[in-house]
Amino acid sequence: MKCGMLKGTCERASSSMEMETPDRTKAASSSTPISKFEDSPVFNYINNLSPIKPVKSIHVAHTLSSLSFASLQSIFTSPHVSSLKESRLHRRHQNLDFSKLKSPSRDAQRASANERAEAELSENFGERISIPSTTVEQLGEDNKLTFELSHTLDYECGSPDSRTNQEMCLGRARNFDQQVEPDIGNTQAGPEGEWASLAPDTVDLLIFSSPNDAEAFQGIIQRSPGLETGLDAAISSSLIRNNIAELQKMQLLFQVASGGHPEMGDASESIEIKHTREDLGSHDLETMGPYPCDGLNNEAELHDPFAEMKPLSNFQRGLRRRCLDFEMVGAHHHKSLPDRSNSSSLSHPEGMIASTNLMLTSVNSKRGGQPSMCILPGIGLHLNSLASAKDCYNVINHDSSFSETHSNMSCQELLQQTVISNASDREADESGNIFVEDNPLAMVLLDEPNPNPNPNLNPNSPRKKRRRAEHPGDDDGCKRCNCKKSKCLKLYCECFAAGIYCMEPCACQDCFNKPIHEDIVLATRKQIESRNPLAFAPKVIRASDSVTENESMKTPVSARHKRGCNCKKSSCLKKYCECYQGGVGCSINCRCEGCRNRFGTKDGTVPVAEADCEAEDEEAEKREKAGLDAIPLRTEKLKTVLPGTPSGLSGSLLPQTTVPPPKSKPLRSSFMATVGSTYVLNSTQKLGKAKAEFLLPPLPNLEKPQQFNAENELPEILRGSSTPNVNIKTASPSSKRVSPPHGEFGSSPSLRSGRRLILQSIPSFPSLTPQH
DNA sequence: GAGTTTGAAACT
DNA sequence: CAGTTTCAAACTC
Repeated sequence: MKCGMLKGTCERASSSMEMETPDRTKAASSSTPISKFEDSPVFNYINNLSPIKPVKSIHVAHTLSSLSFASLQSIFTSPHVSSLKESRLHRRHQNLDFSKLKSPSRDAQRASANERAEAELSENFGERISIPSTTVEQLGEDNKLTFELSHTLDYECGSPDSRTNQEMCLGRARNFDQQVEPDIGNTQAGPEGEWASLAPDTVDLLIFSSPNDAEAFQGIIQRSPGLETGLDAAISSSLIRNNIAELQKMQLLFQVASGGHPEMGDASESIEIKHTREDLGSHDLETMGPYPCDGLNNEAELHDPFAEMKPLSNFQRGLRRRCLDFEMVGAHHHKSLPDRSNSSSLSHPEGMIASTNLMLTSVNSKRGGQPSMCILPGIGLHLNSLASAKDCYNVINHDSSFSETHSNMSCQELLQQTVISNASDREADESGNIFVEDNPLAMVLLDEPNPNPNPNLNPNSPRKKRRRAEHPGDDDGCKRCNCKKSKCLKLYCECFAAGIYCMEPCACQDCFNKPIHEDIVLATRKQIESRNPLAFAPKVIRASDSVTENESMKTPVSARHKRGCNCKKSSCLKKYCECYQGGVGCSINCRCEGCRNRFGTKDGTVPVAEADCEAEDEEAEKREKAGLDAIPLRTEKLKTVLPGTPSGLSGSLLPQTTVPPPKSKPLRSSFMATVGSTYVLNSTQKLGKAKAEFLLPPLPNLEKPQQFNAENELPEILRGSSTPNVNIKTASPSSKRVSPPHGEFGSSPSLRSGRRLILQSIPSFPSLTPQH
């Protein structure tokens, strides 16, 4: 088999093949003497024997030279990037870097061939060869390629031809030429047709080349029939669920692949696919291509197969694009799949990962509690983003029955909200890129099989994006930075502080917070973290983000500003106040003056006049009368929610009950006690150091991720308030604090569950710092 | 949209 | 650690 040939040989073969392909196409299309000659059995035999094909056209020779100088990657780059370039699918591959790598060879081909179909065909053809060779020889080195291959496979999955070809190729990958011949005809028909016909070969090759891939892919391929016929979202969704294992495999592969290429992925793919699915109607078929199989192929590719892959690739790619993959950076060092796959065993110093995994675990309960690796990178989101994300929530709801999905949907909602908030502005920036992908959390969301088959629910659709963007008030959480002097490399920059790259919507100047400056960003971030390990920690801990806006206004108590504000003039009544901005009440950590935070003053009182919720205010007043601060009230609510299922994390950490819980409730044993104590202490405690003590989230450089104790898991408010006891202090900001067991929490099972929920719901801040 | 206010972040 | 400066968001007009 040609795959077995030496790398150099393979390259040459690829080049020659590429060169040859156009000619072959021509030959096939025109009955010239040459073509006749080629068609002769002898010629075919020779072709099969020799990896080096005779160069038939001079202009092709140029291509060869150019190709010969091109890097392996450029040569081996996924064919679909180019082939689909003019198709609807082209948007999937937004990876600029990748395309750049390819561009030289591609351009050369075009320059020489001057015929798009030919060039594409040659690329595709070349890739067939290159794929196996790459896999065989560089297996493990260029995982990226593997991932690309997986995509390629996706394309093929839906094609009826793919199966046929697959069968052909399974036994004999050698017959490129034989398969090429038919392809030539298709090529003339159109790029898509050409691609569709070509794809099968690649699939086969992939299967052979990579055992792992083969496994994962085969399942997908086997499903192709269903895809072909089904083509509806329901099927795709079911497929997704059914192929979780395969997806996981893919994920692993991708993880490895993605490790070294921050920019490699285009997050847009999954989204694009989803869009297609939404739009998938008869009209799509019309545009698919001249060949019926093309249409099917495209659909299948776009929908099911990719949908399956989507969660993985999407998430990963999304991370790359939007999120500062600081974890990834660290992860790059260890490419072993097990490390990444096993969240619990992650050697990553950053506790956030662990916490995130937990959260995701709950979210992805359907996956058997197996935390998805994808989750890890998704952490680069500022908690505030989540909090603010709720602003966008309503929009989402309007769009669809999105909210219809289960109780644990709330978590998804949260994620989506976040995604929306972060991405709403940038939808158009890069052709076809969907903002959702940009958001790590969004990725997480995507990663979770969406039970809701309704494509309309897909928040990723362009339509939805548009809608969201149209909602002016909704993008409170979606705002981008406007930095002018900080280069978006300081915490002044909201984007940078949130661990995300600046995007088009940003009005920043001289921005360095972009993927292209990843190194700088990482270095800067690391520097800042070294100075303050919690610099990138969420500023506000919210017990629940899934509440509606109205509710969110009420919330606060359950959440607290971690470090506390320092307001002097705003009375914590304006967004200048971080606490207020975060929708949380001030805490003892605040050094504010004249605090009138409507969400709760640092004294633990809620200004009645300013409180939005009258009922709440009344309750607060009652509580105050009873000797309890207003905060406990909210805490009670929170508590009521806590016992909920893990899925409830989603939503419902926020007090949704309008009825005040019985005051007799031993809340104190749990949150209440904590909170109350906090406020009580508050008067006397203005701690400077207290900050660190109450910092909630798992610290970035968590040394003992597994040591989650109640406090670690609890929102700062709870923890901080749990007891004035300073024992809560963390050993170091970066490490989780080891706090003495709180009998209150420990004694209550319900509380435990609540703790868990809280922990899960609390995104740990993204630690960009690579492993220390 | 420009200018002011504000408080966090950064610096000394 | 405290004071000062820088910065960008929030706010006002």
